[in-house]
Amino acid sequence: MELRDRILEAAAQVYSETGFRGATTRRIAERAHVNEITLFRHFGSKTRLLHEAIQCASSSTPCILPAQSANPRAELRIWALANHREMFERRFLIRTAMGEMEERPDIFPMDRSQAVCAGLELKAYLERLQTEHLIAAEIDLRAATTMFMGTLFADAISRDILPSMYPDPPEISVDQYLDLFARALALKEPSS
Amino acid sequence: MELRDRILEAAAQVYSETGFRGATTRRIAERAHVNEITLFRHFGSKTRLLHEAIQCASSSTPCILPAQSANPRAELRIWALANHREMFERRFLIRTAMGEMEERPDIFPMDRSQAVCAGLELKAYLERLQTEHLIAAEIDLRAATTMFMGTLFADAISRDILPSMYPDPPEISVDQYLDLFARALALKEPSS
DNA sequence: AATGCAAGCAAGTAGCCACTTGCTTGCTAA
DNA sequence: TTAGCAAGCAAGTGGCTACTTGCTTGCATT
Repeated sequence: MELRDRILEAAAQVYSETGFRGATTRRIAERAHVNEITLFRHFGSKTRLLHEAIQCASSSTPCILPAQSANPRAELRIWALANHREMFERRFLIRTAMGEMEERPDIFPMDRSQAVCAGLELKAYLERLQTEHLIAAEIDLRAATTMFMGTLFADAISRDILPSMYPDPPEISVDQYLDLFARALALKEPSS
Repeated sequence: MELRDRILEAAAQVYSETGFRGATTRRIAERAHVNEITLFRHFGSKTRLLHEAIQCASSSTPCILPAQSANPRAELRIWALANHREMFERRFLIRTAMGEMEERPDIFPMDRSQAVCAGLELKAYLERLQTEHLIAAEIDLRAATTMFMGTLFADAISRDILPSMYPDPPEISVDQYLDLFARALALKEPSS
């Protein structure tokens, strides 16, 4: 089904740009090069179409941190870059959905969002490192996780809006964040 | 002029809740307990009204870090809490305005926003500490500033949406962030 | 060749939108 | 007492909205 996917993609795009109210069926149909009526025949209503489109557009295959950590710093770097990239690519959708969270809390499943799942995974990974004494025992890993995820999240959704605050490309910024993060955690490399 | 301020406040509220398109003149008038026509007589058009309302609602008196730092940790704590509080109280406006940044970039002056100004001030403060050798010389203060502001910002605009990620009250969370931040900077207290 | 289905087109419905006009009410200052 | 002004009220305008109906076109299968 090529047409159905084209509609869903167009709907997600238009929603990301203009929000629920701005995403008129006419605009979506134009973007998908499809007759407006086709939308209703396929999805019944604008609400159902947008729900499905957003669900599709926000689903992703998470980047997984390894269970056995050989090189924490390098592993964290790959993971952080992948997660930053995911969020950055979806920044329009994330910003719009967050702005409409009060009015339409159900349209974007925030509880199982990229950021939350990634945060849980990072925390589990850091806890493993802590039991291996590669991270100082007195560190509060929940706060550390929240801090690092918050840094990545803020970067991903703000860097195109505030270029003066984010002059470096993501690869360099993420490296800098990791430098500071490793210092905060007193992160050691495994001695194996 | 009590009436004018009442209209501006109502407009900012309705905008924060429903965005530009959702902030209809009828809803604003109802919220302000004012006839719809009064809006047009005072502000000419919906666009001009919302512009002025958002400008008013986003203006604030910044909390200033001292030029002479006696107790950096305590000073940073007060400053971070004040800034977090400012952003948290405006979270609805910030989220809505960010979501509409693509469509209406001029409605919210992001360049001179709370977060950006605060970031510049924090950086200047940290640079002073670095020249006094209270912060390790090899630290990249721009990255550190971006990281800390990103943490505060993400906390302020996400904590009501993701309660599972932010179980502690702001006072405790900010303390934890500062613990980690001080470790990352290798922050020393002045010896005097 | 006949059938059925997916999609397009034209037209229309009821409702909300920003904004306007004409007129009335009530307060305040000369 | 009068003049002027700020605000309310009633009604309406043209435009956009989601969504519907009736009909036609074109392609694929039988």
